[in-house]
Amino acid sequence: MPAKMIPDIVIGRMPIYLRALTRKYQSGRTVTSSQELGERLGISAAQIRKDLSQFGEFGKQGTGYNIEFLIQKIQEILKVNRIWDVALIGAGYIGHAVANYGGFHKRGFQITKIFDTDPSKIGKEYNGIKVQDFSTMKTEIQKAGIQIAMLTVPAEAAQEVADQLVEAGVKAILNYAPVSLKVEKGVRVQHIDPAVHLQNMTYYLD
Amino acid sequence: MPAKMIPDIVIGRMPIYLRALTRKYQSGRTVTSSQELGERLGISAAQIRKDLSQFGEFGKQGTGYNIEFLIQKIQEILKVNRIWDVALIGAGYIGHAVANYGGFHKRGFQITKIFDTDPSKIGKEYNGIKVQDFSTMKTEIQKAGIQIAMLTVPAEAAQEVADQLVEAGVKAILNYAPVSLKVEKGVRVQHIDPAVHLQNMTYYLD
DNA sequence: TAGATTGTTAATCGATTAACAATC
DNA sequence: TAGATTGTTAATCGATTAACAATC
Repeated sequence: MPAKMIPDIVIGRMPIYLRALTRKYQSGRTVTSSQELGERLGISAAQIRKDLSQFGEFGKQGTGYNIEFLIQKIQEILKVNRIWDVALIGAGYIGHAVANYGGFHKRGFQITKIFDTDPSKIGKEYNGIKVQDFSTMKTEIQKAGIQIAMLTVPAEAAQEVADQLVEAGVKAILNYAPVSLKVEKGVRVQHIDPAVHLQNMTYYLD
Repeated sequence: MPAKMIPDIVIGRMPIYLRALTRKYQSGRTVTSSQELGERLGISAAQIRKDLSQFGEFGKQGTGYNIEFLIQKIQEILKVNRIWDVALIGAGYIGHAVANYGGFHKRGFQITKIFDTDPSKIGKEYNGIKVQDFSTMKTEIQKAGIQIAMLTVPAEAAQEVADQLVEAGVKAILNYAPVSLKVEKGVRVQHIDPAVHLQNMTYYLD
């Protein structure tokens, strides 16, 4: 148990800050302020300062935040100042797209294993990684000590695969299947479901 | 201005309820309760009842909610009791995967237009839809009166494309590019960024 | 120094939960 | 009827904002 419990909602904003700061850094800026960042993100300056102050004092009165330094600090906080191995389950269209996405590495992740049940896919290489037989998943993930998985299997299979992942020791699942997964405490799940996001916006349309 | 202002956070949970209810319905169930639904989703029964009561009285004391009826009501609330035309901008790996995803239609959406700048892609068909030249995007979207777009272009291009979409009359953007988009009031944006979701979970790993 | 911006406290605002009368 | 579950109110809890002393 950490000395100070930091709310999930604050943790959830940190990757957003990191992404914006990295972008600013790439554009050549060296310093920013809570106000500037807030305007960029549509978040109040007070909230950004409050969020950051949960983890330490990273700014300087009068001048603001050194971007490179703040990036480092947030990377440390989120533990992405390293590269996490990720297993990808499901080598369909979405799995293929995810496997070929080049942006993971510089944000702390690399896909090192891909699994599928389809014999026509097993043995093929996606972005240099061989698709392995799903039946070997559990032992392979255990052996490799992988803690993170991305799930791009059909909705019907998702819960069963998730159960196996948890048994294999996976502690974080990014689920692309359009179902709410149930997992034991101590395992984190995040959902990506484009239809859910779209339905969220249609309420406001006419 | 609606008579009663319903919080965004409540709207955000409605598609989740809808997804779970649809699944229950498909499995042959006809009735459910706030408690059962809550257990399934990891949400308190009280919150589900409170959320639903914002829109009307859909349940019966003693028995709970008729699933088919509640599905209909939520579809009406979210305005997905119709099919929305969606434009897809960017025909790379992700765009390709999204175009081929078969689950949109039964959830209220169909991709009717695809645009890209790459001459090697223009003219090709993705899931029966011809990829059109990006330079025609604005007029085509305007002509078709499309209000929803999915953005699967590189990060560098995303803001510029979003600006053009808004000029064309688009009111809802689902953005797959890893940047925070700035849009004028009255336009809704939702972000899908797998690295952000993953970074959110690594905080809790060790 | 004068101006700017942080980190933090207290006040406000909003969301969640607990409890229960109503009623199927 | 007896048991179950809703819709809603009031209480609690948590998150956001405003304000400002500290200080670069």
